Amino acid sequence: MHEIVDQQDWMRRGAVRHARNLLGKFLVRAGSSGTMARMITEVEAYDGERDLACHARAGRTARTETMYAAGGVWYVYLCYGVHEMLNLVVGPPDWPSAVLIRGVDGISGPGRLTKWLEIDRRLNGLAAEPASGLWIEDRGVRLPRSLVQATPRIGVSYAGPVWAAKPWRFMLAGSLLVSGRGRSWK
DNA sequence: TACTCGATCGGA
DNA sequence: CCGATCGAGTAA
Repeated sequence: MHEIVDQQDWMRRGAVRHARNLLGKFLVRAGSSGTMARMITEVEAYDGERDLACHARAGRTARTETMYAAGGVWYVYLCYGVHEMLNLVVGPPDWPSAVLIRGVDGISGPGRLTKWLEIDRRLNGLAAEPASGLWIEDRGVRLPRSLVQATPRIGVSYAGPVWAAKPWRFMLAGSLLVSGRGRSWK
């Protein structure tokens, strides 16, 4: 119980598989007001330059450089000039892929969760380990497959019909708290 | 250097 | 539905 997920694990396997597996894990934040841990309830996978919804679709740039790192570091960027978005980089080096943390127990929405957990771009590129103040723990929750629901990702219509339709958003089925404005995803 | 447009959210 | 708010990416 309460095992910190090892960086070796983040380097193996792809973003879609990691996204599913992150459901039920705990996001742990050691911040100015103590340590808080919440179960991850909603995520999205972004996988490689071929994925037209992924920031790395245009290749290596100053911003996407973090995504090319070996799995196990945080990728945090500013969205709409307002919201900090938290991603965990996964997979081997030079394959830009990450999992966007969209929701945790009691907090729905990627912008809200970073606000309440005091997460910003200062964490960009830092390891998902206690030393950085933000890490992932496996606390033994095992979710039945039937509880995991897959849908298309939110807000990525710019990616075109094929990539926007990929069912790479994973969430706990029946969860009352769902981000994306409750809209039917398009 | 001048644009455009977001992996969102809260309020009208 | 709309505005906030700013930096990355692109074109020039």
